[in-house]
Amino acid sequence: MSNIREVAKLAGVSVATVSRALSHPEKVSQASIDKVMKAIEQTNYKPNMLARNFRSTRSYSIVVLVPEISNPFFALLIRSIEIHAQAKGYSVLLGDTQDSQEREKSYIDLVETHLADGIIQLRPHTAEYPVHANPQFPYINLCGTEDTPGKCIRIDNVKACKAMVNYLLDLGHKRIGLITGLKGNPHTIDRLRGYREALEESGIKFDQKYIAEGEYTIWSGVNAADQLCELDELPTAIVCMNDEMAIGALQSFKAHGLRIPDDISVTGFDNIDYSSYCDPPLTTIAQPAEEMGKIAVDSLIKLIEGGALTHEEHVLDYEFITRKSTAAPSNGD
Amino acid sequence: MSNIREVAKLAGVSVATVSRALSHPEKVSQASIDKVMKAIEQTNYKPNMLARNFRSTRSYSIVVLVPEISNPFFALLIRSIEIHAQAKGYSVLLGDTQDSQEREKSYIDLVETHLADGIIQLRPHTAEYPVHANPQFPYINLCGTEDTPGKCIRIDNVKACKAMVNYLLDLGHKRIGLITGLKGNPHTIDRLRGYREALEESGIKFDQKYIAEGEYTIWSGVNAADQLCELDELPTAIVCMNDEMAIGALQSFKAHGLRIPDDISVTGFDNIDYSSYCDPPLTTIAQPAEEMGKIAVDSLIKLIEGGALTHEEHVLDYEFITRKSTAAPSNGD
DNA sequence: CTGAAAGCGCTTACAG
DNA sequence: CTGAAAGCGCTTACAG
Repeated sequence: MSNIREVAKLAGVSVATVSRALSHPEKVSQASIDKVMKAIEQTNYKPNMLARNFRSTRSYSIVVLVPEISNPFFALLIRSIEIHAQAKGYSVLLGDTQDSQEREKSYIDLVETHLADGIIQLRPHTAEYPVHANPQFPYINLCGTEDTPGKCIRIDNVKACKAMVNYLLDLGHKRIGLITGLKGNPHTIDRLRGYREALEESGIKFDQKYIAEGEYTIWSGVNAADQLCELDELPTAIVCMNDEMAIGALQSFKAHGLRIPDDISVTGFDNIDYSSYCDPPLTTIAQPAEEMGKIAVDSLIKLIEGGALTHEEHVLDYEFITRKSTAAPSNGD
Repeated sequence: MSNIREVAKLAGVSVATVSRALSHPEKVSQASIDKVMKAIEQTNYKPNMLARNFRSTRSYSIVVLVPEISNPFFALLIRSIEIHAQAKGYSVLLGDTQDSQEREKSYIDLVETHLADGIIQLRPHTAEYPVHANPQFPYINLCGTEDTPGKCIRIDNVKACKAMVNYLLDLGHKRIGLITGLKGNPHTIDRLRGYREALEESGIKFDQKYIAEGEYTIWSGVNAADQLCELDELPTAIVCMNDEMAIGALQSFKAHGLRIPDDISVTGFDNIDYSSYCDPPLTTIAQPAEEMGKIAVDSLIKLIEGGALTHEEHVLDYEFITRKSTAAPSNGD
């Protein structure tokens, strides 16, 4: 493998000129650039980026911390992050934490040992942010909540879930059930608040028996819906805190002989690909994943490069998507 | 930020001893190790891995090239790769190629510029393997075919698809349709071969009109199934080359008023999470994603570290999963 | 087991 | 615009 010295020798210039021709061509004469490029071609030179990064104490890579890469909504975010990071010359290190504090820690270490320049965390996180003890630490939170410390890019989950419940109330539903994610999860907290606020504002009493807890997976949606099916009087609509649980709920209700939306309306959250192909397709809330990923990358790079962020928090618009899983309650309700 | 020299000074040893205490403790006395560890704690020293990697000309990271991270089967593979890579001290750089030759090239560059030590490519690939011009290049192909050059880890797709068709033949089906992936894709080629061989061996003539082309996405499965629905005489069973297309096909057939499996049986491939929750759940083929990821990582690291692989090719067992989307054809067929 | 020293391949003030 | 030179923070033969 040839190095910068060989290129310099062949081109008849100094190594400094070769280095500058590659990294700061505006500081070099065209004649030198030509000589250098020719020599690079002849020697088939590839710069050793490990050396360059070491020298400039920058790894040009960022860590994406994700609790579970198989989650389709997270996959959308990751894709967006990867595209925009690459466009800006950064690589993406995948950090699938599997909800393990220890694994998370090992990825934070990557930044502290200079192997990564910063972190984007996808999961809304209530646990301590070891990361955040140091406000200088380049860290962006995607999908957090109002209370997430540090820079956070998200939609207004309270408002979105409230809009969903209001939509069902407007259709005429009175008994609206809720399948939540795990209690500690900030998405759960925000969306639950939206649910309660909507009911409250239309004078319907919050009833704990209409709430079932899941954990944002399909099978947990099945379980939660099974549980609701044991009520003496079923809700006429069920709001699910994500599409996966809604899909599980569809499955459960159908197994119990219920027709959707005739007997019971079901709603999701996230608008994953599959939500428009299940039976029936889901009424849901779409988060602007592509835009969220882009803003996260731009913000993180700004932090890394020492710039101050103009906005501490980005709250983006969501989109309300109506499909066939919802309808007015049938007569008698 | 403290560096190795400060630690050495505080510990009263040379920098060489500090370096060895961290990287090769077996070469250092316990007394020295203790002094070094104490000094590290006092100075809150974090080694600069960028320097270490540069010095040892190894990045300890590998690239995972994937055509589309949103594909749930690929997500399973990536998760497995990430877990096993991390366990061996390697980071995973995500390379979502979006089917762009140019993006792919830029990830191969990462290896040539020392920012990554090797590549695992998830996509079975027929295009030229620029990577593979050099047999020294640490490269592993996951999910390839018999013809994939280089080290390849996969199941026997011909055999698996043949088994699926034979299963339907055994149920009594005679007109078996096929929804394929894109023509060039090696999975498509292998699975098509399995389909043809099974028909041939039971004396059924291959009929092009029962074949519809998709591209491994849900919507393409909908389209392909819509197309098959225009036949004068429908097949009694449809084999789909992956679960997503099968899910799309379910949707289409139901929209056409067909009952599954009563009117038409549908089968998938891959056993993605959703395949057991759709309506009806899919009969499908499970690939051992966890094991495939592990072998890919182990093999790649062996290549990186200069070892020779004991097997050029790993062909793993698949699992045949029977669910409710298949049944014997109804009377009259 | 330990230390002094060379050097990995670049970048970047500095002086011209 | 260019070159000589110092140096980034480590690792690793080498000699003891």
